[in-house]
Amino acid sequence: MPELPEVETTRRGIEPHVLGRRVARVVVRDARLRWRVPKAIAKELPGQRINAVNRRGKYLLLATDAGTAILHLGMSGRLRVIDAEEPPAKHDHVDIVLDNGRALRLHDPRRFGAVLWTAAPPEDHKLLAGLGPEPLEPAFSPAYLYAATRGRRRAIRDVLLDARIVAGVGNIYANEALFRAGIRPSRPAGRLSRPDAARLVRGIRATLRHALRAGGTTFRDYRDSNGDPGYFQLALKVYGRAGVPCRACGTPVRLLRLGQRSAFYCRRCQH
DNA sequence: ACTGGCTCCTGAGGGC
DNA sequence: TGCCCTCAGGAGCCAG
Repeated sequence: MPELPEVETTRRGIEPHVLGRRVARVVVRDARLRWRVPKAIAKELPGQRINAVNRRGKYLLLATDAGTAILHLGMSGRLRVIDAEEPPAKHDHVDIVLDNGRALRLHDPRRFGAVLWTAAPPEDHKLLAGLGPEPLEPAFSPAYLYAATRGRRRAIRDVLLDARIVAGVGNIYANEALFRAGIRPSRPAGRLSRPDAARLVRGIRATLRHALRAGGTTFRDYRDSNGDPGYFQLALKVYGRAGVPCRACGTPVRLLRLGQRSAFYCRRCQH
């Protein structure tokens, strides 16, 4: 579900509710996420004030004086701010209960998400230390992408999914950005020209910004509990549209298997 | 150093 | 109605 726009939308949604609040307690109903939820979080987080709600790639970071809670939504995770007394539903695995009777509740059917704790600076954490630049920040430049793709034979779509190259781009937006840039997903990354790299950086930025404005592709407002869908799905150009006429030229969109994951492209608009 | 493949898990949807 | 198959927005990990 969540790529950068959805995680950032989540961050913005929860921030006003949790910033400056103290954690009353942490309830772990099922610790079996991607990694076992550490006991330390239920021990260290209560009593702490949440000083900041940050995002790095697809990771959400709740910063306190004692350490940082690292949250990841995996494929199916959602975070909502709810009344702490609300009875948990199936797959509501973790609550971070606040001092005002509300709670941050993690719902994650597939349990590919994560809730971790680190007392050290989060940027030093193993999962975050190797991340590439944020795609919406200046470090993710055409020159950077051009250099990062030299000598690589992997498909450019797969390179965009590699968080060490750029953090936060997932399969939907990789495909959408490649459409914008007019580049086929299967093109070996090393075959991008400098102008290609520049168009792709612009395509990624524009796609992510557009999706952010729409509140993500599948959901957007964490104060509402009705699972309100994001509106970007209405604007998808190729993702999930196999066989449907390309919005630009009418040629049916093609579906390609790259590795284990689907790629979508227009054979007329992308080369 | 790169690359491709596997893996974790549940649920939805299609074909029969 | 049920069963079986495939697929899903992630990404760490490992062998080659």
